[in-house]
Amino acid sequence: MSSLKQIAADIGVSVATVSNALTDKGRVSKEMAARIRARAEELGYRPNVTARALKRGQTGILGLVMPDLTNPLFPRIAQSLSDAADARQLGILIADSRRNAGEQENAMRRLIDRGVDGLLVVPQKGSAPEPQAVPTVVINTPSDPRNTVSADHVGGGYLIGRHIADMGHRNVVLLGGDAVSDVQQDRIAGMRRALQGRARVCVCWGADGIATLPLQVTNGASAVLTTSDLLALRVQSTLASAGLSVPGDVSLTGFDDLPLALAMHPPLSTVAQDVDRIAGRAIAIMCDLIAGQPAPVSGETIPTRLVARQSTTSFQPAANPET
Amino acid sequence: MSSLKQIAADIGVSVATVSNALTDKGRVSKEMAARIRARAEELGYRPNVTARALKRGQTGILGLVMPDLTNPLFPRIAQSLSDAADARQLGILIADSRRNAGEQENAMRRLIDRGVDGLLVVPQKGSAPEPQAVPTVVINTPSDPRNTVSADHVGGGYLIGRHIADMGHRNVVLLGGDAVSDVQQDRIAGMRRALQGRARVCVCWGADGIATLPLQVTNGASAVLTTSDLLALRVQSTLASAGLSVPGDVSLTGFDDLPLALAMHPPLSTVAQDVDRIAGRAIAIMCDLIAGQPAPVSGETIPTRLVARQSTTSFQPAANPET
DNA sequence: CTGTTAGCGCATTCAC
DNA sequence: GTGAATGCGCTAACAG
Repeated sequence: MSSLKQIAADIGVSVATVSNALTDKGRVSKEMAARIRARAEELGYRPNVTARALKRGQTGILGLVMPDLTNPLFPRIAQSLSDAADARQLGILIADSRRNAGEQENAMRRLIDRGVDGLLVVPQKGSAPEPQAVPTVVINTPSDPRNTVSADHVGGGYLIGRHIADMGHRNVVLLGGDAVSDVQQDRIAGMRRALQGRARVCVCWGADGIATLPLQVTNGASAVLTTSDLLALRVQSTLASAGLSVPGDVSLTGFDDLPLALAMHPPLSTVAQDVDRIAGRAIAIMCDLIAGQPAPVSGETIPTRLVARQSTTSFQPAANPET
Repeated sequence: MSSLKQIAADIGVSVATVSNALTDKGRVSKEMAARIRARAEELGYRPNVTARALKRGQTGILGLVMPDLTNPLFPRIAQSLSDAADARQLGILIADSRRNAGEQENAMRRLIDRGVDGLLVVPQKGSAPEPQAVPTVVINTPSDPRNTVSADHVGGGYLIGRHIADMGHRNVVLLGGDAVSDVQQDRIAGMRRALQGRARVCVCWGADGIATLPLQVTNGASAVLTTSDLLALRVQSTLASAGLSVPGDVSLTGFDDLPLALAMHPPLSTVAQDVDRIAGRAIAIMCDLIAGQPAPVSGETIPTRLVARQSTTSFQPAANPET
C-alpha cells in the first residue's frame, strides 16, 4: 500500500508537504502540488483512514442498532441511512439487538468499543436505551420523549382513520400486532382520534385479535385497520378462509407501504412514511451533534402520507345479498 | 477515555507492562497483572480499536456489498452475517450498490478505502465484480464461477419441480422475474430438469409473463412456479382478478420462504434456503482467507429445503365444473 | 513555501 | 518480570 512517506520519498520532499498538497492546505506551490498529485495518482494512493482516525479521534463511522434486522422496514431504513451517510463520507456499521433489551445495550457497547462517532438507534419495543458516551439519535415515535426524529405515526393513523370514516364506515375494528410497541400504540391512537364520534370502534391485538375478526365482520364491522402491511395480509387470509372478501365484505388497511402492499389483490390501502427524509434528518442531526452542537430540544416529526388503493371502498349498507 | 498510558501512570509501571498484562502475554507477575486488571476495570478501560488496527494493519471490519439493500432477502442475510461475524469479533459495514454495476465497483472501493479486512459481495445481477485487493467472498449461485458459497438454487428448483410433477401436474408454467439474474436462471433450470419428460413446460418472464398467465391457465396450465415469493403474490393477485383461484384452479409456488409466504392465503409452498448456514460458511471462509489460507478451489453449495404448504395440490383432471 | 518535530494509542522488539 | 524505544500513517504546530 502506498503511503505519504512513499510519495515523499519518490519526489524527495517531506511527508508534511505531501500531506498538505493532497489535502489542499494551500501552503504548497502550484508546481509542487501538481507533481505530488501526479505521483499520488500513479501510485493509486488512498489515504489510510485508520491512521487518520487515530489522529483525529474520529472514525467517520456511525453505528446502526436495530431491534431486529428482520424487521420488514429495515431494508428501507438501512438503505436510506446508508445513502445519507454516504453523502457525508460516513460509513454505517450494523448491529442486531436480537429482540431483547439487554442485547440492545450490548450491541450499543460493542459499536462504541469499535469507535463509532455516533449511534443511530431504533429502540427495542418498550425499552429505553441508556444514554451513551457518543451522540445518539433515536428513531422511534414522537410520543417517545427520547425520540429525535421519526414519522408522525399518530398523524398516519389519523389519515387512514379519516379516510375510512369519510367513506361512511361506522363500525370499525383496529388491529395492532403488539401492544407493547409505542409506534403501534400511536398509530392506533391516531386512528381512534379520527373515528372519534363518527364510528363505533373496537381495538384488538395480535393473533387472538385476528381470530375474532370473521365474527366481528359478520356482526357488522365493515372495516379493519391494521398497524402493518404484513398484518393486513394475514387478516385478508383469515377472512378469506371464512369466506369473507376484501373490499366486498370489509375494507382493509395496512401501514408502511411495503412492496407487498402493491402485490396484494386488491392492492392495499396503507400509510407511507417518508423514510428517506427521516434518514436524511437523522444523519443531519447526527452530524450537528458530532460537530458539538447541543441536542435539539424536541424531536422532529416527519409527516406521513395516505396511500389509498383498492382494499378500501365506501360502506355499502345494503351489501348483504345473502339474506 | 482511559488508555494504557493512563493505567500505567496510575499504577506506576510502563505502558508495555500494562499491555502485556491486559493481553495475557504471561510475561507479567500474577500480582502485578491482577492490580493492573483491577485498575483497568475501575477506569472502565476499553482498548482503542483504531490504534490497534493501525498497529496490526487490520481493522476487524468486513464490508457487505448488496446490489439492493431493498432486496427482500437482505434482512435475513444481514442478520445472519452480522451474527456470524459477531461471534468472531468482526464488524459489518454496509454498502448499497444501488442497482447498477458501476455503483457496485464504487461501493467496493469505498469499503476498501475504509480499511475493511475483506469484502462479502452479493453481486449485481449479471455483473462480474472485479477481483479486489482484499479477500472477497462472493455469495451468488453455484453456476457463477466466482461463487464462494451459496444456496443450491438449481437443486431448489428441482425440489419444487419434482413436488409439482409428483402431484400429477402435466402442464406447467415457470415464471422468472428477470432473465438476467443467474440465480433465477438456475432456479428455472432446476425446475425444468425436474419436469423434463413429465410435463409440458412453458417459461416466461416479468410483468409481461404475468399478464399471460390467466390465459395459459384457462388453456390448461395447472401450475405456476415462480422464482420468488413476492412474484407469487403478484401472480395470485393477477389470477384472482381473472376469477382464478389458488390452488383450486391452479397450483402456485414461490421461492425463498419470506414471512409473507406464511401470511398468504393459502399459505405458499416455497423453497427455503439455509441463510444462517450460508452466512456461517461465508464468514468462516473469509476468516481463512484473511488468515492467509488459499481460496477454496471451488464454491460451496448449501442444500435448500422444500416447504410444501397449501398453495399446491394434486392435479384434478375433472376440476372444471363450469362447463 | 517547505521541513522538522511531535504525538494519536497500541503492540512489539530488545535491553535490563 | 519489567521498561525503554520504535513505528503503524497521518496531521498539526512551529521553524526556517
